[in-house]
Amino acid sequence: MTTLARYLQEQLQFTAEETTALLTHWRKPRSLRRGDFLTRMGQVEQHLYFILEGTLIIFYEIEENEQVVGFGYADTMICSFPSFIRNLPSDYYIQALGPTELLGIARTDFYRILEQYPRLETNWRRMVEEALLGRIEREIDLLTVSPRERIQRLLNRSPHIFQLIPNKYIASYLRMTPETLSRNMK
Amino acid sequence: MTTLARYLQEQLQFTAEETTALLTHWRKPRSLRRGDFLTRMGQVEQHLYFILEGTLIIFYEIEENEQVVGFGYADTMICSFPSFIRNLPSDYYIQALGPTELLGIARTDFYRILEQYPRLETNWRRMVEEALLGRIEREIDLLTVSPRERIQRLLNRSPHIFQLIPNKYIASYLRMTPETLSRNMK
DNA sequence: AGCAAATCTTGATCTGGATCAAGGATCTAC
DNA sequence: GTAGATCCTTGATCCAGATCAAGATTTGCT
Repeated sequence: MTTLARYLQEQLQFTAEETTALLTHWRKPRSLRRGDFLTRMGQVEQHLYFILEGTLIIFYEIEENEQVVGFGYADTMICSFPSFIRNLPSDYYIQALGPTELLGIARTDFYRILEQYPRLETNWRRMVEEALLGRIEREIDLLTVSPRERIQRLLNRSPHIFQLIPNKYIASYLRMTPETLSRNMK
Repeated sequence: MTTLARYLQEQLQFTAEETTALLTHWRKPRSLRRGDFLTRMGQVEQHLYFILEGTLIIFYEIEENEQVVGFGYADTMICSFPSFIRNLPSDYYIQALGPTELLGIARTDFYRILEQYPRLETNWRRMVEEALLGRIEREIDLLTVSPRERIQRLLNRSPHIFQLIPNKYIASYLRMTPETLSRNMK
């Protein structure tokens, strides 16, 4: 069984048959090398991706420098959600930090299937709900005033990120400079 | 026709029949006075509310002081979404800034209806998607480094807020002190 | 393995916005 | 309508974290 099949069944609670039906539509494999962009600002996101292997960063370009707002790693979904959902140009970039393998499903296919299978809609709705809740939790994390505490919260909630992602991107994600992250890590 | 009915049809695109069916379940009227809490930290959110009249603030208590993260005003929905969706205690408070009238629907009713009517599920999903997109846009707003620009963005996007909400809450929402807001408004 | 590029660390300095303070303007409740 | 509370403004000071700099370490590519 593929990792995507396992993800669909374990994380999204699809039955074996539903998983099989869905899998046939996830058929756009894509490979990226370090530095390649999965999505660029201005492009309309035409696919939803499942990461088989590798790590990616999601960032905005704001006043000349990049501001990281999220990460992607193996066995999770990734895409420019606002662009994918609204069918409008993406506001942010998604870039591979190393060799990366993905599977994609076209948004037209995806929404067509959504209409056909009510249970799929329920699962997608739950996924969007979870994404929303994740954002809300992150908002609280960023409210925490001291850099030291922001780091601590991330360490508690997602220690694996520190294994996968270079500190300078984590610093950006936590809204501080790499120097401040370094000085507060020990 | 009530404002809720109009909201359901115009904003959420329900048919007249669906609206009528739904309306019978929105039957928990609630009145608040200035300073009253709609929801307190620790409570599990048992209702989704529609604001008929009045304004409210949503805030976290973080290190002794309140941090505003959102507002509610007439003709929109409000509740502690993470609590409502996950059926867990709310992390934040919702408080009325003045006399406020609401209609509520119980979460058990709401989710039961959702199961029965697929089109309702689609509409709710769209609402959650929109809420997620709103969060994402807000994230960009907060990334803007200078206080002056953050104010400007909010003025452009939601000028009505400055009419409805005292500046000190807007300052908190924009992550700055009332002094800084005052100094950068003109 | 080996070299170039990228990243991390540590120190010295600077600064934007917070904090503290106090007077004036505006609400609001009876 | 008026008293009291709340909110807004302006000035003076302070400090956490940014910026600048430079050397040490790690990473990734062939």
